[in-house]
Amino acid sequence: MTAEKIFGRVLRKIRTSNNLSQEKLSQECGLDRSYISLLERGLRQPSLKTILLLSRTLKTTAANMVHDVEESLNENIENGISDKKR
Amino acid sequence: MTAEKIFGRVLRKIRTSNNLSQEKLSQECGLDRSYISLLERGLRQPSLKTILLLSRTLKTTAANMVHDVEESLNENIENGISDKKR
DNA sequence: CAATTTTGCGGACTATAGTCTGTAGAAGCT
DNA sequence: AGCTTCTACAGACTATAGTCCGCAAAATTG
Repeated sequence: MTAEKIFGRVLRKIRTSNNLSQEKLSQECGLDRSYISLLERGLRQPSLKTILLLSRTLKTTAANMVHDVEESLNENIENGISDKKR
Repeated sequence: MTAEKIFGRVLRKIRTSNNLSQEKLSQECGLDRSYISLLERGLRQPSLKTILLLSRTLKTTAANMVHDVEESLNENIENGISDKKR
């Protein structure tokens, strides 16, 4: 698993748990909706600024989101989870 | 203070505390030395992948580095620290 | 002090982040 | 069945991340 794919999952999970559509989120954080879509599908690598923007409107912290990414990243390394699993 | 300037300070602090030159760090993490320089001077915005790369060779976590950035960012907002101060 | 290491910074370049616009299809709702 | 909301995705675009060379000025160190 790549970092961007995991970030996409983390982002989507947090967004939906905040009951926001991609469009709502994009309006509130000032990013483009199509770009949010790319992020969630793991097709883009967010910059620090972008992570900060997203975390603020999603009522969490950038450190938290990055922590989730690193956690998943380490899990997958430790017990060799394939790309398909989960 | 911008996020990239704070990130630059955080990066430099961690790098020097690891007794690494910019060149050594660049060799170990695979990024260009001139780019490390740009990052430390706050002239570039690192991507998630870059933060992960740096944190690994600096024996810390990306979440930790991002946490430090957010902490400084919040301090500066709370009591209006000027750009010159420390 | 001289020698060495380290860093700032320049230009020119390639890769990718992020925008803007539109369309089609999925999923939900009545 | 319709209507609405949401999302995937495409193309074309601009901005910036990141590379690669070099050189000069700091800063270390002997």
